[in-house]
Amino acid sequence: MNDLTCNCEICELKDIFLKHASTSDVENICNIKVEKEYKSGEIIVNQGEEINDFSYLKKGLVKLFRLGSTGKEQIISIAKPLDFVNLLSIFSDKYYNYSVSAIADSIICSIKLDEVKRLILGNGRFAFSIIEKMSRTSDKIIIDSLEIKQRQVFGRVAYILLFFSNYIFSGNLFELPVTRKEIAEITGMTTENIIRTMSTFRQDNIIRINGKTIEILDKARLLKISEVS
Amino acid sequence: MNDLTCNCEICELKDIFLKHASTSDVENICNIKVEKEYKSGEIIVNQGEEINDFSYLKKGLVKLFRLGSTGKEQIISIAKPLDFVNLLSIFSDKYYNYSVSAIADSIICSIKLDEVKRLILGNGRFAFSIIEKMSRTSDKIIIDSLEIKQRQVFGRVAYILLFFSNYIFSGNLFELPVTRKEIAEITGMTTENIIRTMSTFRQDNIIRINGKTIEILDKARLLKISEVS
DNA sequence: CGCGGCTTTGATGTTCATCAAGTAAAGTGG
DNA sequence: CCACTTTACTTGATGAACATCAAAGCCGCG
Repeated sequence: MNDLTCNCEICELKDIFLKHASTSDVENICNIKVEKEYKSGEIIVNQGEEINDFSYLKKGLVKLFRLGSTGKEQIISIAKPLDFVNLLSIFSDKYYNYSVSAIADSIICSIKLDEVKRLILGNGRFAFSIIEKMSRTSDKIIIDSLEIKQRQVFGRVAYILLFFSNYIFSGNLFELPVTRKEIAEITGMTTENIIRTMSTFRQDNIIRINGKTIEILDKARLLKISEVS
Repeated sequence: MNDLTCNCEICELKDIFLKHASTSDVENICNIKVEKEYKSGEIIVNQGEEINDFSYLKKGLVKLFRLGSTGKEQIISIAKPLDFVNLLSIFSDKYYNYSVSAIADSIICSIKLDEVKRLILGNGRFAFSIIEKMSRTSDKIIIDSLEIKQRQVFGRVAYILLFFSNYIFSGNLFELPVTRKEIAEITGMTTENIIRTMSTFRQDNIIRINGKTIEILDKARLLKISEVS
């Protein structure tokens, strides 16, 4: 993990995060923000740690995951650039009830939570843009979770492959940023069943598999499977 | 569904919802708010409808549920008094992607969303209290959903019974406000398996069942079951 | 170059959904 | 208010879906 320096004026996060901040606020934030680089695999946040920062993902991919009360590890969501990295709890809890780790080399921009709170209190337009963003983030997590829950193994794997293809990579050929075990932790299945299901898709010429490289050959059929099973 | 009149000054919602509103704002809101009474079973919001209101549950119980893309009906959450009834989507979506219905006689206080937005824009402290509340709500939904997902049937039923006992009713003797079928829709199981599991709990003297009346006899054991299976 | 984690396939057993069939309860209309 | 209809509840039998166990090849990393 390395610290970086950057200029907020030319940062693409500014358009989202600071759209409604005043010029002086932007300048102030630029001075106090901390930008860090994480290698794939590095832990960014540990479940149980105190929440002090508000963090955006500038580059890379991260996974949010947690150790449930029965001892199983579950992946809550995969975040891509311009998503905010800590979930909602930052404004209601004192400690993280999930962990975050990089699943690709990533850059994260953090601002002290107190500063963000100060901004919210003093600037309604800024507050509203945070609400909108939070709203979209948690909505997506809830809906995705429900959609996965109502499917069986074939439908679940199809749904996840479409998620990576459509939401994360916007393309039919991509490198899976997660292991088969991690897909199992997203979908609530076993690793073996993920592999078996993907093998079936390959045999049916729906996808091509080469290690972590996946190519979706028949998206229509994958969509159909995701809808009926 | 009946319209009611009430005085915001003495309303318990005021402490949460209007804690940081100015006196003139409170007066203004009191004039434009609409309070409605719903009988158990009545639909409050229909999936697909346009989102126009911000609503709090003043009295009763409601369920949030949705028709997933595979055609299965799923219950997202059960809300109790002082919870807010619409989810976060109200600030990011134009249409509801879930329905809400009363599962007990309920009173709901609604304010035009535009008015709430106006308040947020003009009052950072109010905005922050909304963020806190939203944060808690969606966090609870996400965590509950994950906790249920990682359990097997026995653990799921135990978890739900504890949810009603601890979170909704704060007591060991209560009337289930939902059918067995609805418990199935919360937990992602079949109705038959809910009944079978509850029957087993009864045979093991963990709970007493009389129709919809449930008494938890051995909470320690129920908790244990919820943690290990 | 060898160790540990990831991937893969097969065989087996458990868990759970489905189907069926009957009872009880709750609403509905005359 | 009672016959009627519908919905909720319950139990058992069966089969399908899925997890678990086992074993082996692969790959990356120290």
